[in-house]
Amino acid sequence: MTDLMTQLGPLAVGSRLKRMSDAYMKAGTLFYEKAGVDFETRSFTLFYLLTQQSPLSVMECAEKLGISHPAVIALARDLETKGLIQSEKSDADARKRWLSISEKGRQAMPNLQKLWSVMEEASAQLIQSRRHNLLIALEEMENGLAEQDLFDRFQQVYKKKLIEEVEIIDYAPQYQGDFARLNYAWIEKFFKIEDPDRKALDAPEEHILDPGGYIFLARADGQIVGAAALINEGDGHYELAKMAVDEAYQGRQIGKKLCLYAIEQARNIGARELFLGSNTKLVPAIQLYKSVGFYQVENRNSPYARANIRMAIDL
Amino acid sequence: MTDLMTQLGPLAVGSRLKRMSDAYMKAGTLFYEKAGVDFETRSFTLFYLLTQQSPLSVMECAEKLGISHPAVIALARDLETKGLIQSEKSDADARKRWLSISEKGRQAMPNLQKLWSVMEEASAQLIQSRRHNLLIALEEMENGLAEQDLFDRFQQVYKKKLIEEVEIIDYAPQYQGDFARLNYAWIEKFFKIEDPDRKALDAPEEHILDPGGYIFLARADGQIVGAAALINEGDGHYELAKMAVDEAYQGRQIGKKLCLYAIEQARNIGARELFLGSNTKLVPAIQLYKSVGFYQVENRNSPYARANIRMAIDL
DNA sequence: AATTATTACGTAATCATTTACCTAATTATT
DNA sequence: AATAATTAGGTAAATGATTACGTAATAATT
Repeated sequence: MTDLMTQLGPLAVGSRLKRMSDAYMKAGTLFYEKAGVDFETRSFTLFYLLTQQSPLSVMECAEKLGISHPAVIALARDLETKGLIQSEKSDADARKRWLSISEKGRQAMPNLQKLWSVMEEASAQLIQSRRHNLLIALEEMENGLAEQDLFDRFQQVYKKKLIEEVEIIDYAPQYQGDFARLNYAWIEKFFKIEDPDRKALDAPEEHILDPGGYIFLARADGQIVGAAALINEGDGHYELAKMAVDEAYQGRQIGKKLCLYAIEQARNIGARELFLGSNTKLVPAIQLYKSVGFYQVENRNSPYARANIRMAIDL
Repeated sequence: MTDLMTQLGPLAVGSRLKRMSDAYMKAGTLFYEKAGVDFETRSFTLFYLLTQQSPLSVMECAEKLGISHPAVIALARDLETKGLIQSEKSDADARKRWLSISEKGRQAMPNLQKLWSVMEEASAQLIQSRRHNLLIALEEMENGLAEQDLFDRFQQVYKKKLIEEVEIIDYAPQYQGDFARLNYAWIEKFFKIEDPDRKALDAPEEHILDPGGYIFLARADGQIVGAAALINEGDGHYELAKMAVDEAYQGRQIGKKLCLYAIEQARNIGARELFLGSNTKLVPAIQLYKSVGFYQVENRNSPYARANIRMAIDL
């Protein structure tokens, strides 16, 4: 049992915390019982709060204790039947009920205080005799979680993992279908398929690779989810084209990865110029190109009707 | 809220642990949900256990996870309706049911594992970036509690506190009733009141103090719960007598405290000899006298019929 | 072989909370 | 002044676990 929990480490912290908490609650209850005091551990925080500050409304107690207001109502009911606290309707606000320590509660305090000081001492002894102090660790964790809650942290790491997981691979014939699918998708979404598109996508080997170009693909979860091509325009001029990312995988910086990979490849093959043609409608794409170092240059005539902006990058 | 909890320190550890545990559980559930996985945080440990070891019986799971077997049944039911695990009656033992990972569960594992590794990493990051490591603190606490559970620790400290709390005070006239009451009680319980008893108890000033003796009382919880007297036998000889402890307060080392106090007093006043008369029937009393340094000497004639043993101590 | 004790596990009852919802009172807005 | 929004706090239902108990199977003992 402990083996498993220890082995699970940070994954099972929740369960271990709960078990430790249960142990505390149970020991407290047992101790009150043994000492002949009719008092429940779970009522402790509310009762203690009211000894420090009376009166308080139900909602105020709930907020200060970090529990729901029905929980306060239940605890208050319990403490009230035991006579340790009392409650009365507020004069100023008929919705409100003021909870406060009763006379009997005040009389019970010295006795309870004695028990509390015992539990406090025993607990402190246990905690402080360790190298890592649970109390301080708890407080540090609470602070950490106040900065960013656990769910956010999960998501952040998740996103990072997803991004890291994407792999850029070189073209191979079996990927022609993916290459075509991904590009047809975005072109059809925003524009119209043009003749040069069809040629490049349906027969990439003939129209891109054989003339000295390159195609790269992004793989995630075992699927091809992104693509880009370097098209040889001769004389050391290359065009970055056919950039596409599966819609379901957008936001994972796949486009950026493809871009950077293509730029590096262009450098490796000693390209003199790398440019691209795009459309100002594609704001996020333009943004991406800028982020990796492309800048706008004068637009020249392009084989694509949709191209209204030309960008280049220094190699 | 945090203020109060922090202020309460070791007293509110239970509640704080619970809150932290809830935060973990909630974040986990949310994360699974967001990732589109139909899996509950609370089922995690059981599912994980079964991925490590299959098949296991219900009881084995309960024991390994440190939860009740009905809890395992509920979790297993949940996991089974989701198809992640399966169960079958044991052939060898018709009472037993074997739980094991199903094919679907095995297929779901890579996906789950991915999520787990994210949670693990995020959690580990949070924990390890603190000076006091919650995980290690938890483990140290678990070890500490395995040695001695919390309730025992409470009781131990409580007992120590109770013992410390007892106060030895000098006689004053208003305590005559207590002095008499405590002594009449034990004498009547084990023997018969004799004449010298009545004299000493009913008129201690005349029969003990005025002749140069002393009376000490033990006070706890604002009540007189024990008594002892030094009786001046003349010539530097003193008798330790009229030792009595309220039955309800026995076990708090009150007798020992009274004895030690009386011995010290005897030394202070330069007594030459300190002795006492008792009865071998009073085993715990004899034990006590021995523990503080009394040893048996030859029994001499005593004014008390019940005295069948005489003890003395070196001053 | 018969009886007793133990084990495995299922169900029911219980407990402590939380969420969801409701009502009534108060405050803000038009 | 009328209407809408917010707040206080109550109840009911749901959740998730535990304890208590029942039943049947198995093991141990006489």
